[in-house]
Amino acid sequence: MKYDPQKIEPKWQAHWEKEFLFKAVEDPSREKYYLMEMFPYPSGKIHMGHVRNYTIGDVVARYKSMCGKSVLHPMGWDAFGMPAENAAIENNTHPEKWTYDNIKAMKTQLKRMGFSYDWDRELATCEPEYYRWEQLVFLKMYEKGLAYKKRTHVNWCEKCQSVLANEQVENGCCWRHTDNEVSIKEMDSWFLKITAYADEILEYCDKLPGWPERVLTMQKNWIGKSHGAVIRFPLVGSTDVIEVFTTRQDTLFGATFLCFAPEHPMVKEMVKGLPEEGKVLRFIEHTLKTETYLRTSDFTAKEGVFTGRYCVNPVTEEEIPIYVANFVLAEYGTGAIMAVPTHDQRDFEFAKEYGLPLRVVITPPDRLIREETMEEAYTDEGILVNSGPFNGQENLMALESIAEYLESKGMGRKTTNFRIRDWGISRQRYWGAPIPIIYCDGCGVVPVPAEDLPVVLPLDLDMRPNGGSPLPFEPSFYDTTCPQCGKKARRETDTMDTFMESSWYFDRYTCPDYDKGPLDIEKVDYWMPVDQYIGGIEHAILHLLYSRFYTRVLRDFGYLKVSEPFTNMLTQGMVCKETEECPEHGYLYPYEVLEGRCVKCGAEVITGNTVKMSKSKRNVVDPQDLIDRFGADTVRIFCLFASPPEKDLEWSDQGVEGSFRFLNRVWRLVVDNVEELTGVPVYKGEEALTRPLKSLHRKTHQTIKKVTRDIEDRFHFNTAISAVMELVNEVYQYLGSGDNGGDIGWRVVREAVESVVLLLSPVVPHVADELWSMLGHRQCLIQVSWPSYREDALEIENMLIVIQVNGKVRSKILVPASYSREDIQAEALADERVQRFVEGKTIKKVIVVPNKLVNVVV
RNA sequence: GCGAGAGUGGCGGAAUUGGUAGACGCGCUGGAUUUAGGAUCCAGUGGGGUAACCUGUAGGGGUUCGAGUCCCCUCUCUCGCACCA
Repeated sequence: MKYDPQKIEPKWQAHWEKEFLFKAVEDPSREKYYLMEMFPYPSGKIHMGHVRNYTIGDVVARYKSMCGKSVLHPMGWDAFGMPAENAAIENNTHPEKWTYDNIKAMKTQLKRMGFSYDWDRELATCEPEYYRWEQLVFLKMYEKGLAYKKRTHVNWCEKCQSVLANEQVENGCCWRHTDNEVSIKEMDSWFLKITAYADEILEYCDKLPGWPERVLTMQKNWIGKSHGAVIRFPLVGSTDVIEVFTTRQDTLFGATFLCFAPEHPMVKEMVKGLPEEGKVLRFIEHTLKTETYLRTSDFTAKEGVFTGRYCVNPVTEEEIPIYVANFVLAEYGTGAIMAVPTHDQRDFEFAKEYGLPLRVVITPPDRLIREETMEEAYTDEGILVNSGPFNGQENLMALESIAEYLESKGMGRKTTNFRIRDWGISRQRYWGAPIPIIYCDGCGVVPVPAEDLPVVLPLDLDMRPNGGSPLPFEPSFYDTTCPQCGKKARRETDTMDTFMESSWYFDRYTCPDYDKGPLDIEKVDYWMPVDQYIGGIEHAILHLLYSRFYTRVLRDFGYLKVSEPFTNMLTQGMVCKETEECPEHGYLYPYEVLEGRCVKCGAEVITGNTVKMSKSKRNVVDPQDLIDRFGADTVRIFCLFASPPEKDLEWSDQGVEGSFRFLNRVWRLVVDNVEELTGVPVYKGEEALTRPLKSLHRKTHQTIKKVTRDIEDRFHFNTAISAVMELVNEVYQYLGSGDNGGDIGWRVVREAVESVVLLLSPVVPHVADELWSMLGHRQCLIQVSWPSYREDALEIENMLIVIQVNGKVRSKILVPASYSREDIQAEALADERVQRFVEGKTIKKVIVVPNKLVNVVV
């Protein structure tokens, strides 16, 4: 009988669908386990990035379920609508109308694409019931001051009718419409006060041992807590005071000018009517068009313009000029900085450019620096000079006392500052939960009363021709009456960021039918936190930070009890591939390229860098061909064998046949020996074994140990699979050796073969279940426990000792495992080859590493 | 630019705490088997050298009996940078 995946895969898929699929499983005989997606086997068309995602998540889920542990992996929460809306923006094609049928069709399509979707426990994030509770939580946040509205400056592309992130602006133009200059638009947006929880989230970073270190480091840097002071600079000719944040209050005596961010609200006010006004306004407009990271780059010229106004340095009482500068960011600190050109490189460059005065206030211990001869700022530690009462102190030691001094004189206060900004959740999109707010001319901002929730998306709308949100053009949606005064009012037409949905879906999954509030605290308390969360490394900051924030908000509202949503975290790398671009037709799919030329126009294709697969770059691979040829199991084992999951992978089909060959090898191992194997019971360690059998038995248990550790500790399926391959090779070697162990021999072989099937079952579920049933078992593998190894089976008789002379390997010897340190050393020095290298030299030292190695130093 | 990560044969990758570099697989070479094709099996495979041996983990320096692994510098690539989600 041949291994034919096309026959066995549908059979087992049907079986699982009937027995297990899409059911959360609770089994009192096991600790607790919970699988959001039981077997999302790759079938149908799948975007390549998701094969890896789903394969890994599914494999971990299967493994953990055999060990009795809970696991959750995200089920493509961003898949329910956003891709379609993005496609609409990019191509103006799909879909034409936002209708319920369309949305339903899209979901069906997604299911066909391999996004397993739990229809019985309807919980797509676009469902009205989900919106109801999300909107309720939002309103509660509004009530508590955790949600607020603020005016902001954003990059706006007319053609997309959408806001662009900084990185989406290329040379001042939109990334989708490279000919369209991006404009700066002022708009009102809703924000969530993630900063209120920044301290707690930061502190808990050190209490998450199950998270990858690099993710936590990135989050810590993102939050960016720093200690410093806010200093008040009175504005000359006014009662206004300018507040400045600094971490370097020790340099205050050297502050010789002050810079504002172009966005700072005080600037326009300050220059009104002055001769400088026109110049300042032009500079602001110009600067805002530059991408933020170019603005703050070390290589960008520091540009600025004098405002015509002065303020007073509170400690020196000098009047110092005020500038607007391109390198000052509105979002950080107070949006204004005190400039100390002698001790900050950016300030130094700026001062040189505009001829501003310098004053040294920190001097290095070993030399003198003078303003006239300085070529760069002095940013190291030193002794304070020109600093009034603080002269002679070490600058770092004086930080605290200067802050206290300022506080006592009313010139400022100590403070901590965070780099992280509040979370802007307003989106000018159709897809997303509407923000439940009504604007009334008389009453102002009025929240939608709880009993009127949910505010749902209207259906049967035409797509806007340019892709923007249709909601501001839909009177049936925005026309409403004020809940307070009853007069005509207008609904907020922005929707919420879909990161809102992804921030708590895992909580709602535990009680999707609950209708008395967002969450059934008993159920959430039983399941949460998630034992194992799996997601791409691209979510290391935003999604994972927002989830941690949202969980705390829900906790403080009494909806759940945990602070941290995910105990263990696996961030998988991305599947990458080089991009191909036609000068005429833009990015091309791989099948649109033939021999380096565009199939549409024949133009030579430009091969770009290897970047993560994405639909917008079209560097995606359709695994369907491979699945058709080799079956889903082969594609699964191949993907997992290619590299460890946290690493990025450059996609290549090369070697997929090797994986198919291996599965055939395992298949034949069972099929060719099925009678002998099923004729005997599994060896359980009762009888003494001959040498070759003992060695095979040992290998079996070594493999179980290794595979278990590789999966359990670090999800390194590639090494786990290679260990199983080694065991398979060893079984073949034993069978081919002609050693006739009789019944007992077959019993040991059966133990090895059954271990192979069990160890592979998370990776290749279809073929494993088929082989398992061939071996005479009734139970499906998902119900069988993970194998365990026995310590006594691992014992060895001999150990291999490597002998080095001066750190170079010169010989290897095999000694009994019972040998002591001294025995090993004596044996090593007596070795003939070692003798040769030692001859005529004096032995200085001999290092013996137990069970491993001897190094002779001569 | 800032933050994070990575760099090992022709290729994907392996190498607990510093202790045999290249496990496992692909590819390649030779052989066996087969009417042929496919499949399967056996042997070899970092580079140099007949060999002893030398050399080798992006490049340069350091610590150590011993460095792919630890420290410093340089280069290259990837991810994130807040409205792609």
